[in-house]
Amino acid sequence: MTRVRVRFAPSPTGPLHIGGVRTALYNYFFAKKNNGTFILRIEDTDKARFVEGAEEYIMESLKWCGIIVDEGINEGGNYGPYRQSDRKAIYRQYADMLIDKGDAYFAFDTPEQLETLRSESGKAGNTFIYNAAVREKLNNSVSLQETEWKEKLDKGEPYVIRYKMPHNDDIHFDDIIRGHIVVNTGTLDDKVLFKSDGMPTYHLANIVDDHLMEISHVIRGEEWLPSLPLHIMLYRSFSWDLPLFAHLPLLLKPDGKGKLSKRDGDKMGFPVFPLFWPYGETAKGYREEGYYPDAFINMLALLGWNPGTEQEIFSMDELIEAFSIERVGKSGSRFDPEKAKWFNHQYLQYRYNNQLALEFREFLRARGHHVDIIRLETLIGLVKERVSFVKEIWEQTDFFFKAPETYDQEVIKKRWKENSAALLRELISILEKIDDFSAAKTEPVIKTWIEEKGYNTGEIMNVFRLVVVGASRGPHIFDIICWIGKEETIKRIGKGVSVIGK
RNA sequence: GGUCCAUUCGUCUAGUGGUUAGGACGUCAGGUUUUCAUCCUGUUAACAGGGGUUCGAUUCCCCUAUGGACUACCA
Repeated sequence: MTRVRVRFAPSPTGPLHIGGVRTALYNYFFAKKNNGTFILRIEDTDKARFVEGAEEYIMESLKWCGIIVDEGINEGGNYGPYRQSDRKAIYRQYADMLIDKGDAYFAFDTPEQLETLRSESGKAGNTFIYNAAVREKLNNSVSLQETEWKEKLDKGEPYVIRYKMPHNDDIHFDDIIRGHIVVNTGTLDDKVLFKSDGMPTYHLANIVDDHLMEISHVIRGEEWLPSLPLHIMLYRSFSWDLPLFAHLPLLLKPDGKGKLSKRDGDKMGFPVFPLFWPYGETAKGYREEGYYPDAFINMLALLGWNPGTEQEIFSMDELIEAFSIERVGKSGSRFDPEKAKWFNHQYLQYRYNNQLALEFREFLRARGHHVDIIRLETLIGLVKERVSFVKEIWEQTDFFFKAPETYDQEVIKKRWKENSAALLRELISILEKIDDFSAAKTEPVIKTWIEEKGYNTGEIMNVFRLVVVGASRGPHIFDIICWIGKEETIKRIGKGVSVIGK
């Protein structure tokens, strides 16, 4: 087998969609699995759609995901430059080669003329196709006399270079995921290869670069499948060896129809991009929402691919080891934000408490709380399993940091009895006598007291929790009072009695 | 409209010419937790439809339906 060289070739037209991240991921898995090279090539041949910051966003996204680029703009390599706008000088000669060979031609039709043609065909119920059937009637170097079109060229009249698609050829080709496909060239059009602004289109630049960069496998999104016949024709015209192709199915909306879009995320409250996008119309990112990169890529990797086993949690190395492109599914995968959360929950459970304490301390700092790291570690241990994100720890522990200001009315109605205030006052006097406030100490003392007095456990424990927490939630009550301490506990009981007891 | 592609529980999917069609997320129920959540156990639920081929099709073929992509001097 030849050397495996794959590329991820995004366009810097905005933030990188998670579908794009998945394409990058599969390319990366494939490269690493086969001791190959992963190349990042920026396809910025369309000046009009270029967006400032997008290129950096792409690189930062890959980095966050743990995808290591072997060759690229920052990494260098022997096949550069890796940005197509920096390769501008390369493409023209290949377009000329095609013209010399008779496989491409100059076309002088203006965009306005083509637009008119298209709308006229549309009105007649047809679709205008620039191909062998109409080529000779249009304004190009096929229909015009040589002296005529050369004169236009000399005068500097704007032109594009189009591929001369044969009018009736069956093109057979294979896709690793789709299998064998046959397309007749009669249904294809004379695609523009070289634009009037001096830049190549995707089709030309892509084929030339893949060849020059010795790409062995083209792994890209399904949206490229329809243009694969053209690409095959191009390889043939150049007499170049074909790489192998694999077209990945798309990511679909969680509900309804169609492919996943930013709107779905906005509507349903989940991110569609790996990182926060700060320019123009801003977009949420998985990183900022609190997802761990390894959970994120694990989730993404299993959307449209699976190893055939029942294992679901994979490290990057395990994914690389298990990956095979043949096991990528044929149909689009609907994105499920719930499952994404589940993955993060799993990864958070695997994390060490001291690590989580560090992460949570950053969160608290931003809110003005400064807590000892050891105490935080204890706190994490109490609530870890109930959360999926570090930021959720706060929702589970706010009452550790501040006494309740309100008390859940439902709980009061259900649990607060005539004698509750008296019982809690008695509880205060018991607690005051305990110096060691560990749960191991307070719990038996209080339980013994309840037992000896013949009280109802539920009646006491529920209101105890109510005055300490303010609601019917949270970890073991004795763990809570241990953490907040004797003084604070007694204070809260006293306050609760006076507020609720009226 | 045309071209190409796809179709197993609500979702991600495994799987085979003869299986009780398996797992995960979700849902629901029970248990644990004297709270809530977690957790555990169980439940739920699928081969798009119609024709073939075959002793037998979810599996192979055809048609239909549905969905998707593409149909630019965008990628």
